[in-house]
Amino acid sequence: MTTYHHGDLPHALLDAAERLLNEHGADGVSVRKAATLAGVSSGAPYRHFRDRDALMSALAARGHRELAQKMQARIDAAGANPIDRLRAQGVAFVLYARERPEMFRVMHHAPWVAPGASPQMDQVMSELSDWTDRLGAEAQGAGQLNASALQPQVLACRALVYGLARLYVDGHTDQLGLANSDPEEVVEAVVGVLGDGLMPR
Amino acid sequence: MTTYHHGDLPHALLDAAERLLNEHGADGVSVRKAATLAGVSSGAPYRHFRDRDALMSALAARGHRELAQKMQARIDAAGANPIDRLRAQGVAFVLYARERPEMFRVMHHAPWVAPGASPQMDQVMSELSDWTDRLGAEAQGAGQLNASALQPQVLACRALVYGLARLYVDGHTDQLGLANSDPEEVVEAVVGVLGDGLMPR
DNA sequence: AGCTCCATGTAATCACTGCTCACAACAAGT
DNA sequence: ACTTGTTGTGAGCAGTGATTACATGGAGCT
Repeated sequence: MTTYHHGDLPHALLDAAERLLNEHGADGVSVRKAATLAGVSSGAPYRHFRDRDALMSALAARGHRELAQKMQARIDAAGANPIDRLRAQGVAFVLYARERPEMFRVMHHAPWVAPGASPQMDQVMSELSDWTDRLGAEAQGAGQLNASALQPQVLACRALVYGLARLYVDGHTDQLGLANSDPEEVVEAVVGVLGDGLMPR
Repeated sequence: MTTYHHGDLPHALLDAAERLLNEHGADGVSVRKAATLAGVSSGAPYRHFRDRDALMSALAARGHRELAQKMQARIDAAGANPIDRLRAQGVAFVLYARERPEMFRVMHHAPWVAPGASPQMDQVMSELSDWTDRLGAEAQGAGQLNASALQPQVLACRALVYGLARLYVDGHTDQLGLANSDPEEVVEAVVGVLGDGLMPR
């Protein structure tokens, strides 16, 4: 009694694609398999997604929403101190990379994140842009950061957190000896290094 | 007058693959195209590479050798100060990522770097392991780093440099406003933040 | 109601890919 | 000269992204 028309095929396709992603990696996500999983013929997805890249891009948009929610939750639980809140965001970011490495990769693969890759991605990116602006203003307004030459410091924060996340995602954990350590502690320690500096004072 | 047997097909295939990589990205590297470029039939590559992953892995091994050479050159030019030498290594790393983003991606894609992915990769990784050990001992022996709790500091260095490189490779340069800035200066500034710490002293 | 319109799904099809296999060509050792 | 083992060939299989002509049926108009 399944209707000829599906009802919400885009949503179903994204569900299928996400499942394939988690089970077989990004290369394991094919338009055909997603269509089959959604119970639909091989050509149907192209009514809703221009090509495979657009599907992957919409999937990445989903991931970015999920990540933003998790970061927001952890920020809210971190109290009022802006530094604590920033650190909480970093921890949430790295933890997400560890929990969902395949999704993380998709979320940062240029062709799927670039403006215009998919309407979903464009919308999410505009949402997130507002969100980060708000967070940035909050941290800067608190005046706990060295105001002079803020640029390199912001960049260093981003690079450190992003780099740690990618070290996990790209499988550099073994050679760094952090395979079995608690990621939360690792992030805290590493961010602490950023705060205090590398050299003895 | 071309002989039936090629002479050094593995080398020719890697040349072709590298060219395809730089021109069309990792997804544009196909065994067939590489074979065609090398002037050989579609099945020939499989005499030398178990599958496409093995070819990509050998390509990644090439990249790692090239990167190590560039880093060594820049380290040598940096003088005797261990901190300067470490910073030079970081700069070279990020510069390489900017110059050859596609190769950089291949070089850090887990399935192509994992032990056993290809004999070439295994050999390069053992070479590099010795190399980094030597560098590490040199820096530590100089005693310019805070010896207590060295682990998080080493990790922070790696994460910062790797993260900065990937920010470039993954196309995050626009939203960070470092599209037009000189990467060398950026790296120096960011690494400086790591040295001095985030908070005013 | 009956009708048309058109977004949505179908099935066939094309070009391309990774990979395998039976076979051919050659180089080297006996 | 004969054999042996490595290397390259060409056909072919299954799976992929993508397009096309066609089928379906829901929404809205008269």
